[in-house]
Amino acid sequence: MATDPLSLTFAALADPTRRALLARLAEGEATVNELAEPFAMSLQAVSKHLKVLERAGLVIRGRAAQWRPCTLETAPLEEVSDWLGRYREQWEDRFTRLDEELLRIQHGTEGEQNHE
Amino acid sequence: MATDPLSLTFAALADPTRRALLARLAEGEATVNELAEPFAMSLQAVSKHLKVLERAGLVIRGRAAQWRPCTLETAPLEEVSDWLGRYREQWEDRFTRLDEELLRIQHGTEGEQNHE
DNA sequence: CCGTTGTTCAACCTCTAAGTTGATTAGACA
DNA sequence: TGTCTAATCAACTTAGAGGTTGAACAACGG
Repeated sequence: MATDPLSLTFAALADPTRRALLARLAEGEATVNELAEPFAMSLQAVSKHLKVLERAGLVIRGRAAQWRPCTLETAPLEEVSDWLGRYREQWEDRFTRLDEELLRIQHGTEGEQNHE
Repeated sequence: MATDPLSLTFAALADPTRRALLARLAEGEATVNELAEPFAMSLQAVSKHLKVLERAGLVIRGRAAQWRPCTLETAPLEEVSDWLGRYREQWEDRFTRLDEELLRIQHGTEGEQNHE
């Protein structure tokens, strides 16, 4: 697997279990046991998922007695958002063209050339 | 690997080669040979990458004689953007808290306790 | 000190991703 | 027809993901 930050982030997000873990953490800090509770898989499997998220920088694990409270870190998500930004123009253009097309059809002028 | 749409998209994006292919396609349609040209790997490998992108719905392949022109499809990127949206508030909050922290420091009150 | 709880480590299995090379299909064109 | 080009298919290798179970470690509570 690629080890650059963006690839690590995308790879971490490419799993429904891990996205569910992030969704849970968005509501606040949680321990591994708390995070594992809703899932059918073993605690160790969830621990591995958390390690993947940690490597991507999406989760930070603290220490409090025998617990390892996990917290969400959104910085990598901002990187994803920035990356997406380069393509946003592209899909907005698509909608613009679609809207214009719909307007032409509504006005019964779909054979005409659009001006402005 | 998970096969839900969002997982397929994230997995497709978790590779620098594939992201480079998308970047090239953002500039316009291209054939497999054109797309493969900048890379050190074999044509077949690039063809496989394109198949991954196609499965995620990020690329559409047409047919023109013996060429298979590839075009970019941004719809899955919008899905990613929507998914990210749920966390945007979170990281904006983080900046807000950071700003408040900086203000406290500026005002020389950084020794005070925060009550959560 | 001992047992319990929370968590990780280690070894293992299975499946698939990502690359290779070589053969094959499909269309253009002499 | 035969041959060139574009692209895929097929078989294979290597490495890693994602799951399991069982052992180990760390910290608390009796």
